[in-house]
Amino acid sequence: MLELTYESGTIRVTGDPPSDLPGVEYDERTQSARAPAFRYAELVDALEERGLAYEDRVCSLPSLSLSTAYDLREYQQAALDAWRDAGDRGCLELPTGSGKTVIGIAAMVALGTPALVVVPTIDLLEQWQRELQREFDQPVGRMGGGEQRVEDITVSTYDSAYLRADELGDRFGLAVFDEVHHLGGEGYRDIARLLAAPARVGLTATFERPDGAHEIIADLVGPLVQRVSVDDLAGEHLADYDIKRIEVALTPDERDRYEEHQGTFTDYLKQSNIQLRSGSDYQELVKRSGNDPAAREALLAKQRAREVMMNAQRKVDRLATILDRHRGDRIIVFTAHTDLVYRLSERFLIPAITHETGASERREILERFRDGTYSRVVTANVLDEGVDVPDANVAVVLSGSGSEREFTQRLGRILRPKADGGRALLYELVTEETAEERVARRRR
DNA sequence: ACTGACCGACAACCAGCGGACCCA
DNA sequence: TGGGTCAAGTTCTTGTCGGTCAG
Repeated sequence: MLELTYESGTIRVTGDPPSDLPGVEYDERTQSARAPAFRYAELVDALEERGLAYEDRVCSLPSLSLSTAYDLREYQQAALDAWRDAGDRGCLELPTGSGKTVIGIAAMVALGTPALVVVPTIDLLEQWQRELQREFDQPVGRMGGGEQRVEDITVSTYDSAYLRADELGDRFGLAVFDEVHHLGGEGYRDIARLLAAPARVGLTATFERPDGAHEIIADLVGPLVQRVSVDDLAGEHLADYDIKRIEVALTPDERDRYEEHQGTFTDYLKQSNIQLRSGSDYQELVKRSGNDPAAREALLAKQRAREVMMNAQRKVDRLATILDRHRGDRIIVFTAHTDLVYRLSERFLIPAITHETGASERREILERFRDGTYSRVVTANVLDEGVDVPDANVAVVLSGSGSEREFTQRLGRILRPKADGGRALLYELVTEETAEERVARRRR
């Protein structure tokens, strides 16, 4: 008789198992057969299929009777159904503001098993905790932000989950990964490896990763089983929107500096005969810069060129006219550099939020933005994800990366349906005849 | 309880023509 | 003359996060 037990992130199989069970390897050091915990469900399936007798001591979980007052919207129900059809495993891609939390809650209700929700930020930790507390008539545990309390329903940050997954891996039947794209990170992916939870769901607005790590996520959590785009929901559940690209020129002085730095960079590429086609080529260059001073110089020059184009003076001028035109609107301004945030903040007297902004000040600014005292906020990358930002209807992207993810998240900031049914508007300021045009193209 | 300093993790980071050399 | 290899001791910088610890 085989016996399965959970042991710090692995499933241990005792009783002389066949050597070809999925994921199972013989570990010389401990003289035992083990599989990584995330293959637990697969392992059980294989044993069943072959009719092998086994005793399952991996997790003995209580069954919870949960219910929710939420009524799922049509697309939310469809997403849940798709996930259930896929064997309670898989990822769902839905736009920011489409109610991903509600789907997570519905999944918990459907399975009625202890569940761990993993989130990237403290802000999200608190949001989930509040929701779950309100919805379910039982204690909600929390790991993160200075508290480590585990209950049958627990919300955790990725960091805390990473630290404790090996010890808690047998306590949950369902794992909910919010903003699941984070799970592709080198360290975070271990969380999903160490958990035995047979049921898993990943929620995100942007499943695919430029580094290809979504394939690892698909392996650990399950493949993408449902995709709902912004345009599917715009006009009904989300606001209609327009995107305006505005090209500005560099000043002659900026142009000189840009060409000089960009030249240094391209000269180096030419000289050393490097092909830059993909991210990995770029990584190659970064690697090289570790011991090749010329490569390092080239990278620094590229950085400076980027700074010049991202912080171009005429973008600031242009922002002035946009702010003028939208006097009555609620506006969020995004930049890539902290310096520029403070410059804009001083010039236009707009409250600024960067990573340097303390917790209390940040709370105060967002609170005043919410109640209407402030109608504008300027920020670097802080508000991209994982923060509950009050609604706005106009976003101005002064400078952004080529990242599709960043773009989607920023757009999501203005898409909550408007009370007056008005359209949301996103301005994208791009410097002409620079690499930024390419970058802007890449993100859509 | 809150704050600031520290640490580590994560993500984005993407040219526009076209060498030099050795060896089989 | 054509084809393979340059090249090594393992990684730029900036922005942001969470966890930890001291005060």
